[in-house]
Amino acid sequence: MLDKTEKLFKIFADKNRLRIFNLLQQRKMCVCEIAFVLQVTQPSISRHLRKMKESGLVGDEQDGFWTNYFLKNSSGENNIVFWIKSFLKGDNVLKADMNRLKKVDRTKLCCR
Amino acid sequence: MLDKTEKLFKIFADKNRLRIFNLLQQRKMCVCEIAFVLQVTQPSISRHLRKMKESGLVGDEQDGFWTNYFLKNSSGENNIVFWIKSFLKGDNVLKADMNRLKKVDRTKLCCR
DNA sequence: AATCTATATAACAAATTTGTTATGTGAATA
DNA sequence: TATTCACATAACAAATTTGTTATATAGATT
Repeated sequence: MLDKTEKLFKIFADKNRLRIFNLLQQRKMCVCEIAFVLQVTQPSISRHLRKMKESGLVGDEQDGFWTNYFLKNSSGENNIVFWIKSFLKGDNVLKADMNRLKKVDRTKLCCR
Repeated sequence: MLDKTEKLFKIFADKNRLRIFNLLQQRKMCVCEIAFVLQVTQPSISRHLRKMKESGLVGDEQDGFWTNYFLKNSSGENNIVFWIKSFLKGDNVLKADMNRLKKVDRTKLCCR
């Protein structure tokens, strides 16, 4: 439990992962959409997502060209997820992310 | 809030700080007691405690030779503190710490 | 005042983490 | 089947973190 708790906290102990966590609460997203919103390179997002997946926080599914990532309704960690949501409420960086999220069109991103 | 959340999670994203957090729920403790229980050097414990103090999680007070560290009843983070307690419940490392805690006598530790 | 003693801090090495660029891979399309 | 596209992974540098040993400091004690 000590190891598990440490790992779980490490997942959330990173600004960009918190931002990803925040985005995925709105809807499923593919890697390039997240990279666009966060203004970070795609490989960086990929690695964050892999960590989040390994920890059981997110899942992924194929969707044609894209891989959708989504939040999993984990059982034990539900409480903390709820807590984080309330704690992050009102943050300006996250607000800006949400605005950029609205403008995202995955068919027009990436290698185009 | 994003920065603050990241920092708070970093505090708990370390095994030894989780162990210290667990110990301080029992009672105030001085540095050398904690170092003894965790079997880690005193400077290492000192730095962990400084971080925990900077984050507002613990406070300290002078007590003769010793400096007592204690958990502060922080306002906003109360919920997460409660959550962590329940999540760590039953861990074996922490149990062993508790046993060692019982045997600690600060007047017989350190430079003797 | 001189000396202890618990703790803080400095200095350093090892390990971990994060971002980047470059490149591989596998599914979808033409 | 050849190509394209989103994503994964490798390789690397920079930054951060953690533990250690050595040393400084400040409050007690003599």
